[in-house]
Amino acid sequence: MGKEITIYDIAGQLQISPATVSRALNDHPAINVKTKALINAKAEELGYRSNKFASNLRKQKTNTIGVIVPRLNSYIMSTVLAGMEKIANEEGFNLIISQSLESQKKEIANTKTMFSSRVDGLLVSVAFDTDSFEHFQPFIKRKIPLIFFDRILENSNCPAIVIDNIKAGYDATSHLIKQGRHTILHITGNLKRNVYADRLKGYQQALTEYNIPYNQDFVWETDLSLETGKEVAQRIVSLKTLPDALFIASDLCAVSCITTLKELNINIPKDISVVGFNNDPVSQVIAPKLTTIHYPAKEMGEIAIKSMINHLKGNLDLDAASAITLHSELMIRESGIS
Amino acid sequence: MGKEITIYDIAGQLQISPATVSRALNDHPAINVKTKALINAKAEELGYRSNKFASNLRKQKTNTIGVIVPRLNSYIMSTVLAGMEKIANEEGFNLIISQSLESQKKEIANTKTMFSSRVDGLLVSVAFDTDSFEHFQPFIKRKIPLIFFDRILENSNCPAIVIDNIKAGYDATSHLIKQGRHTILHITGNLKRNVYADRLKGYQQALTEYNIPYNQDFVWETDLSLETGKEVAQRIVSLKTLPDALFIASDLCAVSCITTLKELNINIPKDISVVGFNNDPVSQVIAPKLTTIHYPAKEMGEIAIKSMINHLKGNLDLDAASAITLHSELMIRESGIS
DNA sequence: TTCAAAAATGCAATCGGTTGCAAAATCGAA
DNA sequence: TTCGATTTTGCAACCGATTGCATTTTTGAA
Repeated sequence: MGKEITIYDIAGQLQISPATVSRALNDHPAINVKTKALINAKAEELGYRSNKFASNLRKQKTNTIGVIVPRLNSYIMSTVLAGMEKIANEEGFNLIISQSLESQKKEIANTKTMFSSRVDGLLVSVAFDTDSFEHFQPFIKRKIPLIFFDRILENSNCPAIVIDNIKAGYDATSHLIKQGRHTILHITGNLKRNVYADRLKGYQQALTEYNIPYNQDFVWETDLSLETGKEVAQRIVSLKTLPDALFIASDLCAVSCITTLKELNINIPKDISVVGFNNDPVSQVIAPKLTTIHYPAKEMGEIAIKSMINHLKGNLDLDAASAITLHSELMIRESGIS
Repeated sequence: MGKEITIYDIAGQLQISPATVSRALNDHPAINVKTKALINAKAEELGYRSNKFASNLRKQKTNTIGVIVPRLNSYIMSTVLAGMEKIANEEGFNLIISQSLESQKKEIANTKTMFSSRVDGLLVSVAFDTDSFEHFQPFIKRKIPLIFFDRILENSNCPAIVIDNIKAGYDATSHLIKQGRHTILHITGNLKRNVYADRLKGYQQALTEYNIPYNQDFVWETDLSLETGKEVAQRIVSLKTLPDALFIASDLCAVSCITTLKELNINIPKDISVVGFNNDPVSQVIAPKLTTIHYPAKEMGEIAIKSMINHLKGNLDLDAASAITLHSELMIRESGIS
């Protein structure tokens, strides 16, 4: 009943040296093809499985990539992770995934764990409140590749994979303006984070371009949760004058807001047009269907992990690919049309 | 610049043996308190981090738990995983997550990877088409704990964490019946899988209880996707006589179906009542709000991983907890009320 | 047949902790 | 002060694969 087979067992039975067995199993060119066949057959027969710890210990590599995300269970993040896992799996890498739950403190703890787990590389999308780069320094010092995606740390001088948030914000806003809307409320997340700051920039750019004055009171910084969507709706109807459009930086929040507004007898999009963000499946099943920005989440995951793996394999210098910006796209549906 | 510190470095500087250092760092009782303090201080000073491979190699443990799920990016699964990650993280375990993408073939490959990665334990929710236990045998043989959750392999004789799918199916169906509905269409997934087979059983039980004849044509086996929701709606309106209720085993599919039905001028819930499954956030933002079964996904993740960890720590015998059934709950909202 | 070049294989050290057992140091009672 | 009991510490052998270098075997041209 199952004591492990090692290369020594194979070597012993075949009367050859463990070194040859090791090389054969790794398809080393200096080993005779017949010998390789023999060894592989015997390994198969004995049910050999390589001991990764011995191998890692010797090679000082883990074949494991760490991923830290704010949360696992959002449509965007789980889709990004799905993309990452698919490629990593195909390329023979393992993924260790952990979530910061939007807390810098937990992010720091996770970073330490990743570090002492000796991941070969680390992919990070930072928490809402992360404002320090300190906890990533050990990776820099040991030259362990570090790539940010989606929510990045801009002053970090690390490679980053992002979408064109400014353009996305611009597209969303100018679409609303073209529909004849002028008082556009922008509901967004923590403006410390690039994703929200940039969307705001795009929003401002569009206003400027169409000579609409920017009003700071029209930008609401929230946590973009479902509950927030409800509260926003209630707060909107209590305003002296209703806005005629909303640009909300998350579909789920937007949808929750729309639902509540409808309950409060506001007609969407007639009274208030809405544009969301992410192209969450929910955007297609709500009435009216939500105009939104398509977020290429799967592609982002794939590209991020590919960059990492290419770098680890020495195929690609990370600095050369220092900032990859993916294209997002406005999906025009009913909610944004007057 | 960064060559690794080992216990030998610490031992050298302190003029003591590496064995003592190792024991001190692991808080071994035989080591003098003062010595421990000395060693810990020095370790801190030098920026020592333990080499897990050396440790794993010697201890034959990895502190890593493998998880295989059909897909990462569904509401239920990402929530289950979020629960697992949280606990694992707190307990100092790493999670290696991979997805089978509903293919037994990929599931087998992932199982092999997990096996050769030498995970300490494996948590699995099987793919749509998995019909063999073969690929899990290596785990059984080596006595590596294996726990199934949600989608389980019933003849496997392995511990399993599930919800009471039969009761859930019963609750959903009898609720519809109590609303005066009699021709209840059941849209479900692959009936090979316990989750769908059991919900069907519950559906049948409810019919029987209320003396409604069971009609096999009223059970549609699908992939429960968004597209399927649309198709189902179209197929329904083309029926000679409309059903007066739907019990759909996934909220996302249900919501997509409702949306399409509404476009086809069917009134929900007046013409057709609908009950979904999962209590996906989307169920609260659609109009009408979806009556559904709350799925305790986070709890399931937490309990599954806790069982595993307890077992690994020797606190709990797995067989003793051989089948944990979590309670699900009918969430009555608008769509199921006539 | 001979011998240098090329191909294939083996030796032995190494990666960094862990742990059974032996040895040393300390303690305490007589 | 002495000596057995108790605490602490050290020795050295692992865990299993990898790899630089040396050695052996094979190949093929002279």
